[in-house]
Amino acid sequence: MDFYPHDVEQLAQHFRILGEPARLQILAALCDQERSVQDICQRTGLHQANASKHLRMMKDTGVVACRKKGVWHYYRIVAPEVLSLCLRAQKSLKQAETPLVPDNSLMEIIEQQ
Amino acid sequence: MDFYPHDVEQLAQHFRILGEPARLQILAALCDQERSVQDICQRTGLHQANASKHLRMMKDTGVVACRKKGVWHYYRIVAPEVLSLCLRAQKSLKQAETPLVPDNSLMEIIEQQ
DNA sequence: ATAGTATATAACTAATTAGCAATATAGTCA
DNA sequence: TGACTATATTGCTAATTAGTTATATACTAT
Repeated sequence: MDFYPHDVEQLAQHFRILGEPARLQILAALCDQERSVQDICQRTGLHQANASKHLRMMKDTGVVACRKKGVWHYYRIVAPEVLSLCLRAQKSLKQAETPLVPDNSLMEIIEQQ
Repeated sequence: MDFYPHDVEQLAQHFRILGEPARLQILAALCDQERSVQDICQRTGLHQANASKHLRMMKDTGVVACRKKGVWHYYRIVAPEVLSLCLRAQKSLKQAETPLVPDNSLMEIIEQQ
């Protein structure tokens, strides 16, 4: 495994988006449909200004996009990979809770890709 | 998609580890074998103290582990999921560069899992 | 025009942390 | 022991950012 400098920056930026509970909850709220900021706030418990800031960040990195209908701004996920990553990571963490992954299976993982 | 509070914290913590170029480079250096801190520093260009701090963080969240042999500390990846996540994310980002993912394929992604 | 609502932005504080230099710790070897 | 090396830790600065409050912007309805 090896990274080009630009790739590693971009990769890190996307993971950084996922590295915050509030944003994971926003993604969970958007996983099956677009939603207004109000709706997102109610579902996540985030304050409006805070949610707005997270959404701005997620929009800037290309994870969500926004459709405006009158006063309402409907956000949706436009990088569905992130959902896939979340589900994968969640599954791995759950599995790792009890048995613990053997140390020697790295190359298998690499070669599977 | 929905998260339990504990899950979302743990998920975010793991993604946070991946949200930093220096740590991605460390993972790349460790992807196929354990390596000493010296070795890691040479391959990544990180200063020793800085690498040591990143490794500490990665060890604390259970992504790497350390074997001590005399003066040398050999670090290895013990959560191979993270490699899988990196490769997946990298592939998705590369694919997204040109064609751009359609907005309506979210449920497919969810249901595939 | 005015009031009310949805969202975005600004200003601020507190917390985190990346990077660096200096120092401490620990093992090796002469 | 003392010199040397590998790693960890500490103390510092600068940058980022999460959360909050207050305010601005934009649309709607009366």
